[in-house]
Amino acid sequence: MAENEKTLGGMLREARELKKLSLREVEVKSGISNAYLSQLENDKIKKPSANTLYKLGDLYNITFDELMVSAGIIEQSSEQRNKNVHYAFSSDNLSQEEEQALIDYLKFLRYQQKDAK
Amino acid sequence: MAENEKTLGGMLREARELKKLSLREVEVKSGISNAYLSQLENDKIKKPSANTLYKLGDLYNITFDELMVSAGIIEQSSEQRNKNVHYAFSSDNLSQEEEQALIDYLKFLRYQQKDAK
DNA sequence: ACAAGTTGCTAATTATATCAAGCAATATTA
DNA sequence: TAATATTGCTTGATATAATTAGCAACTTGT
Repeated sequence: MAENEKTLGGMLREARELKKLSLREVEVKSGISNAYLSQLENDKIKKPSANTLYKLGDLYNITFDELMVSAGIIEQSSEQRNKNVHYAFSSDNLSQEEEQALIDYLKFLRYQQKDAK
Repeated sequence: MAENEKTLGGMLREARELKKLSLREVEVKSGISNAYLSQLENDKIKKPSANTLYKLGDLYNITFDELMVSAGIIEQSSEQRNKNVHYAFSSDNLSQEEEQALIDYLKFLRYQQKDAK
């Protein structure tokens, strides 16, 4: 239950694309070679170092724990789940306008949901 | 700054001795070879895997962050780091569907932004 | 159409984490 | 004292993380 379908590679690729960065841009920002990044995103690496995982989590604003979970290193505990904030949204990920737009959109979503019920 | 006097090896050895365990006992409990444990405690390993670090932290009841810090992987605890980042949305806050909808909407926003440029 | 750049990727190589075997020193017990 | 475990450790072998160099498919600009 609560099977985390997302692989490590899948998460990393999704996060990178969300930021609209190429592998070579991430290489510059993280110091990790684009070749290796490609392997990571295609799930060809089984046990990345804590270093690597940390750098990418930092860059993509994914919590380290979340990466550890999808890398199969730890299992999601409810304790951690409470602490976890979702990787997709963080303050340096979003411009003011985007943040406001998303908040508005969230309100809209919930407004709809309420009606549907 | 914030020189952490303690090395990774130092911490691991101290923790093990506190529990009065031999390297071979830790080997059995953790699945990490005593040879490698010895190298770890003597600071001969530069970048242990997230796996290894996690297992030992678990066994010794050392927080993972603490080990990461003494391994030189992070400077401050990631707990601290997470506080520095203001997250607009937490996972407690969002259902899976909402999350996905917001991600899609964010992609849409950025697609527009790109054209405007 | 062509040149120049960008993209993600792979094969080959290097670096290093990790393990298996065994050694010397100390502890234990007969 | 001798025999036997138990200790931490080193060396050599293996697995795999991570890099360098380069290739083919696309874009972009001229």
